[in-house]
Amino acid sequence: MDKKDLFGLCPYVTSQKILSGKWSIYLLYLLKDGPVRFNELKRMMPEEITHTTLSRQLKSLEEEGLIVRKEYSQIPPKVEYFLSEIGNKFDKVLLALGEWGEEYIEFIKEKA
Amino acid sequence: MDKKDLFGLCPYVTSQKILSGKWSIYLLYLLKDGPVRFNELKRMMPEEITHTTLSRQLKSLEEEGLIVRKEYSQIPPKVEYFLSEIGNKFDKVLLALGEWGEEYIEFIKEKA
DNA sequence: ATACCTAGTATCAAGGAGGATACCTATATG
DNA sequence: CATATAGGTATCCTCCTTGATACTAGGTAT
Repeated sequence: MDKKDLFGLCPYVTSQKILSGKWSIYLLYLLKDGPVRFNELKRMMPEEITHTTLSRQLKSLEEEGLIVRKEYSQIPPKVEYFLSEIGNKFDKVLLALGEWGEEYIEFIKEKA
Repeated sequence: MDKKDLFGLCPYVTSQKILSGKWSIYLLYLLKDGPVRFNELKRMMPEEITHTTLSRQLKSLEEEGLIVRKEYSQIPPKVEYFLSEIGNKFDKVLLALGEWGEEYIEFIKEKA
């Protein structure tokens, strides 16, 4: 293994990089049940996210191949985002992550 | 759900924050088989990581409760890191992440 | 005429994470 | 005396991400 850069070689390092965006996991979770429109997505997220940031996050997930952007030629515009094939396969990670996250939340509650 | 900050409420947002460190996933992977010493860990990682950064990453994972730091009173020092109980439960995520990562690596190879 | 709608982009400022370097501990060895 | 050892911390600098704001398009509703 090349120790310089393990991206594209080590599955963990590769995954890490994909998930590095502040909202990537949450976005993949929100998209798992089918196409969602841009503003719809924005309304499902915490208020702190701006549409600039959401736009950028979606763009990079698209460039990485996890999601697909479908634009309808309408006025006002309509754009839908949904998971690609490889994005869909992420569901098992989401499931494990969801379960672990619940346990972790319990853990920090007990500790407090 | 409080839309201001979902940390500690939504398992996905919570997990995202825990995994935000550049090396967190890889570190959890390296630690999954038992205690590892600091320099041992460093040698297993890509050369770009400095001991300063490794130290910080380990410290935050420790503060978040995922790993345990055990210090032996010796000269020269000996410090071992290993997964805590909740850190151990992360193994299912690692498994799913590892499999997905492999598939993703295949995916980008085909695309190129 | 004006305002609103969606889904953006362009630009700038702020913050934080990471990396580089220097320094620390106390002992053993050459 | 100098150096290596193991595992750190303190400080500074830089880059990247995020957030804030302003702007765009063309059609519809007031």
